[in-house]
Amino acid sequence: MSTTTAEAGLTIAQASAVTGLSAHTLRYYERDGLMLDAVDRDPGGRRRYSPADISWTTMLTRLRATGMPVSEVRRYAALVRAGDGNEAERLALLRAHRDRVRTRLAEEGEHLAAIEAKVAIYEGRATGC
Amino acid sequence: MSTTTAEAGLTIAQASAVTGLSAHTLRYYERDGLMLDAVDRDPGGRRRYSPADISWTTMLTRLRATGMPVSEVRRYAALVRAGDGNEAERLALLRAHRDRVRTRLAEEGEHLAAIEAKVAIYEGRATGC
DNA sequence: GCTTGACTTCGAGTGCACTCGAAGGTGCAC
DNA sequence: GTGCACCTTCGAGTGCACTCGAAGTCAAGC
Repeated sequence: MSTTTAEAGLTIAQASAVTGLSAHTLRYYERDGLMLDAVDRDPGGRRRYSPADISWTTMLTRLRATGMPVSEVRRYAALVRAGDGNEAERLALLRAHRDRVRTRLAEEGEHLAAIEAKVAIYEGRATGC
Repeated sequence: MSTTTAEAGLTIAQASAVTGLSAHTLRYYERDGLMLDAVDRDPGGRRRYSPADISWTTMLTRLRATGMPVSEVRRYAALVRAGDGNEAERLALLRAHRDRVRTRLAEEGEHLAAIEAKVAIYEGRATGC
């Protein structure tokens, strides 16, 4: 855990702490093509996460946390990796996901309201439905 | 599909249509103790879903759709089945679930906002972060 | 009375996303 | 120079929630 020399990037343990993903999961994501590129290695072959890696991982986590399947994240990563020229495709992918998330959150909000009503009943402050 | 006689309850196909759950899933839920009681059967041994079954299934669906594990729904169903005297326990269970859902929806809302910002960038209307 | 189609039970199979274990390498602390 | 924590790869295992297939039953229609 030396923070000597001029910052060569985070170890997998540090990246794990920052992203909230387990080291196993970070390796799994890289292996499965979810990272933009292979993460840099130090002279000993160990992963060093650059700020760019971390910020991509943050976005990746947001996509996963909102229910985007790993396979679709992989597709999105491939588009970004391919570079300029496919922005329309990326946009379409993100818009479709956004719409799905919006819909689901709205539905879950309704379910939550029904559950809160149930809680209110059990609390004795039945609000006449 | 006879709607003759004075309504003996819905067939599994009708219950499936109403609840949005597959017939397979409805049977699975019953088998796994997620229903309050075994669903009534007609003289031929086929399931007949009563209004009470349907309304419980609706609640069950809300709990599942908001991420409550099957095992916890089973526990909740067991409490309701046991009858009066455990309202405090039911309330605690529902409150805990409600809190988890609220937290998750808030987080997902943040993720959604970040995704929307990304979409905005791709749409060319970059809003300065 | 025979076909048709939806139903029954049971147990096994599937898909997803991790999660873990084994076997071995590396480098700092003492 | 040896112990130790932490890393590496690889492939296999896990947990969850369905989902399906097989083999058989039943009621209605022709």
